[in-house]
This record gives sequence, C-alpha cells and structure tokens, in this order.
Amino acid sequence: MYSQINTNISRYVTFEKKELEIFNSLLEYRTVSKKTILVHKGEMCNFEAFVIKGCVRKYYIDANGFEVILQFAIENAWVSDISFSIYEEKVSRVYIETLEDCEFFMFSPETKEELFVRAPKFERAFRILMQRSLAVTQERLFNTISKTATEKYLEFLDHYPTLSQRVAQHYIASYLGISAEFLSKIRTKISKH
Amino acid sequence: MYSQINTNISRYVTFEKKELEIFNSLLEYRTVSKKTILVHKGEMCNFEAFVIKGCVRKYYIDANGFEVILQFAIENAWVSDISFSIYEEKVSRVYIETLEDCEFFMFSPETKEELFVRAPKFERAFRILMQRSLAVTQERLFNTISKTATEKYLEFLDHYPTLSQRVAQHYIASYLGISAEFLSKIRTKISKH
DNA sequence: TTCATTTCTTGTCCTAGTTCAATGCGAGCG
DNA sequence: CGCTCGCATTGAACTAGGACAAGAAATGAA
Repeated sequence: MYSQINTNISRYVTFEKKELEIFNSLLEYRTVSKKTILVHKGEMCNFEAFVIKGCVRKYYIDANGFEVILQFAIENAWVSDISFSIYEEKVSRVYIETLEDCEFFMFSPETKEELFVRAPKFERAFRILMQRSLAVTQERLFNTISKTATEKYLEFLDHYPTLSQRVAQHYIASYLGISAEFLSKIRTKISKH
Repeated sequence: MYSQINTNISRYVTFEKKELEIFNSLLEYRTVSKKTILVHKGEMCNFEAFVIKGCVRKYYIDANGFEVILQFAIENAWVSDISFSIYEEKVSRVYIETLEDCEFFMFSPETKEELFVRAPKFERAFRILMQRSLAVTQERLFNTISKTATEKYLEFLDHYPTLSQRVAQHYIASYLGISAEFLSKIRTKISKH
C-alpha cells in the first residue's frame, strides 16, 4: 500500500526504513468519490495530497467568475493549496476537485511539521519536490506566453498523453488558457491534417 | 555587509549566530557591471544569487528567437537558474542579465550542499523560499491567463512601483507577455485617464 | 557638441482567438 | 424507455493585441 508513495518520495533522497515508517504512520488515507471539491474544513488549511489513484484538478476563480485550471494531478502526483495571493489577502481561492473516484494520502500542515521534527531529512525531499514544481510552473508560464494555442495543445498531448482521454475537453482548454470552442476548432483542423 | 542577506534568510526560520556565520562564510561576494550576462561557465550550473544591490532580469529565448522575461530581481531578491525543461533536454536556455551595476552574494550548487551538511536548518529556509517562489509564479501564471494587458500592467505597477522607473519599457512588456508597442498604447490611454 | 544607437510613440493593417448563438450528441437517471 | 443535461461542434461577427513601418525622443560615447 505504501510502496507507491515511498518510491515517489525516495526519488531524490534516500531514506532509512525507519524514516519511511515514521512517514507512513503520519499519512492519512482517504478515498473521495468523483466530482467532489476537497473543502478545507473552515480555516486556511494548506494541505498536501498524494494521488494514489484517480485524477483531480486544481483551479482558481478569477474576478469575473472564470475558472482557470492551474494543475491536473494524476497517479503519483502531489497537489497542495499553498496559499497563493501573497500580496493581498484577496478572495482568489483555490479549489481542488476530483474528476474521478480517487484515493489519496494526505497531510495536514501540523503532521508535516511533526514529520520534519521526527525525520528532518524529509525537509530536503520536500524542498526538491517544491523545486520541481517551480520548474514545471515556469515552463508552463513560458509556454503560455510564447506559444500559439495549437502548439500548446500539441505539447499538452505530448506531455500528458493519457489525460486527454480522461478529462473533459473544456478542462483542457481552461488549462491551456484558451476557450473550449477554439480548442474544438483546433482539434478538427488537426484531425484532417 | 551580511545583515541584509541574514535578515532575508531569517524571515521564516530563526538561526543561531553560529549558523549564520557558517552561511556567510560560504557566500561569494561579486560585483557585476551593467548589461552583463551571468554566464554559466561551461556545464549546467544551477547557481543561486542574492541581489544586494542592482537589478537583473532572467529570461528565456523561445523557438523563434523571442525573449520572454520570467523574473526581475532587485534588492533582497533571489535569482537562480534551476534548470527548466524537465521533459526533454531542449535548447531552451536561461539567461540572467544585469540591467544595472550589481552586487551579489552567490552560491554554487556544491557550496549549497556543504551548507546543508554543516547547518541543516538551511534546508528548511530554502524550502520555504522555494515555496514562496512557486506561489509567486502561480500567481503570475494565473494573471497571464485571466487578465487583460491593461489589468496586468496596472497590477505590475502596483506590485513593483519602483521597477517601472528603473527598467526599459520593452522589458516590462516582455515580462507581461505583450508587445512593446501595445504597452506604449496602453500607457498613453491610461495617462489621459 | 555631434553623431549613433537605443528606446518610445503613433498609425495602419492584420490575425489569432473570443463571444455568442444554434445544433447535435451521448450518458446517466427516473 | 424517454428525457434531461452537460459536452462537443460549427459558424458568423467581433476584438484584443500583434506586426510592420516610420518618426520622435532620449541616452550615451567620443
């Protein structure tokens, strides 16, 4: 049961058996059914979740009520809602919604702190994880600015080949920062090469 | 001399005097004159730099030779070139260029590792730093997708009030992901409210 | 001071992508 | 079994922003 997450966390840092046991004992296993929004019970809770199975989207809602998908997370990916508007405490809120029936391992901020106290090496693992997320997000920013819609879509298919089968197209459009209609037009154009 | 960087690194983690001494002893002080590109001597060197004084831009060049500015860094900010195209080892390369005469504290990856060995608490500080960078980049991605050029420019002025005085406008345009000409038009429209 | 180079502005034309329908099409549900 | 209802497609009209070009202003070197 834990092998999946242990492999993932050990990708850049090697842990002792004992450290992994501490890690695993602090994880909360949760199943969540399709189309549920993982609500933060009350206050600002920056949780962290590891997707064992399933698919979620993380999105924000802009001033005009428009959704912008910032991330899809599938098997072996991490999602979290590290709070986002730093400058001002704006209303822009993150939503994390399951798109399929999901299994997670979850962390509260407190248990994460406990982990770092009891096994400090995890600090390093999570730093590197953060760094990789940052690199991915920067790449995405770069693509968003410098590529055409068609290029972005083709690159998306390339990087996430399974995802286009699993999620609705208008979600992909939202992820790419284009309208659902235009994505549809791109697709028909591509299909008749 | 070190007070500036020590204040910065102590923002989210409290260090002992001794730890800060180790930290400071590993920093390399460097002055770089205006309009120089901080080259990576040869191989892939993901350095980290703290800006004591001055202003730099970090940018990528896309497939069509177009520059995209991903970050401005001024006093008390960090810049680094964490390698970026993860999926493939593409030609997309990062450039970090000084826009003014600059003073830095710099780290090589090796000295950073040495720091973590000798004072592990820094692992935590850099993790939190990473996390903040990620949040900033996500915010930027969100803005790039969901806001109009005018909104983006106004927000830029709001967040970086001094920067618009210090750097050329076409750099700001490149940062906002719009053309220099269009930014100019936005400015004239704004000025006659 | 002068000349050169870079930066900024302004106008015209153009296009990638949006918005707003209308229509078709499955898939889940009672 | 029929009926929604959300999703995808297509078309037509519209617009934010880009590309190009040419002049004005500013910077900077000699």
